[in-house]
Amino acid sequence: MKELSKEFFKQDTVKVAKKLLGKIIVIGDLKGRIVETEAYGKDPASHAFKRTERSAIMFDTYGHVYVYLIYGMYNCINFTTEKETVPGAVLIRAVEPLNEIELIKQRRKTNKKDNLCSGPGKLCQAFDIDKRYNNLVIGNEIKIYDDKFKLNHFKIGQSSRIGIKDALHLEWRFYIIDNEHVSKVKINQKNEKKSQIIDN
DNA sequence: TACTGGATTCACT
DNA sequence: GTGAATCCAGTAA
Repeated sequence: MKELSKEFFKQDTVKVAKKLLGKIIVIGDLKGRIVETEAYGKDPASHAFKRTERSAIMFDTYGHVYVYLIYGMYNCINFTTEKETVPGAVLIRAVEPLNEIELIKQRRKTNKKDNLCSGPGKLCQAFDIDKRYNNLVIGNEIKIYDDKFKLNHFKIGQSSRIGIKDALHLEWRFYIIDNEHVSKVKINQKNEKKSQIIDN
């Protein structure tokens, strides 16, 4: 498997989000396939909308790991994108775990395979990701590999797990729906259940 | 210094 | 479908 370099992330955020689908993320001994991503650019729902101490990494870097705590209990992992000076990041929303399943079941306190890493907070729990990974360069503790897209059947894209409320949310989300289809979903700002699949 | 609310998840109805 | 858990970044004063 070919390892992605930091330079891979120095391009359009939406393109990175789509290209990351099917890639393999390796953290320590754990491996997973990225099956859902979301592109965050300069829109008001994004930390990239305004530069703050926390979000500066999205403005100043590409190919870095951005981890933040949400709702006081869950971490979310992003990879920064675009050239320096252009803010952007891709949120990793879901992963298909590929090994250490028993360990992950323990960490997640569930036995259901589809419930192990099917959400940004869940996958951070499963892979033990927290703020100690924030600001690290991709390629060290966290590596991403190209994989010739050999998907097992893994349905994701849970349209019920939608709740951005009334935040203005214009960016794109990408799912692997099944073995063959990769879908680009346009988020409906008011009702995410009505979000539309744009292409395959 | 104090207050507000969130790129979520889970238990419960 | 609804509400609670939980903490800290961002903001206002």
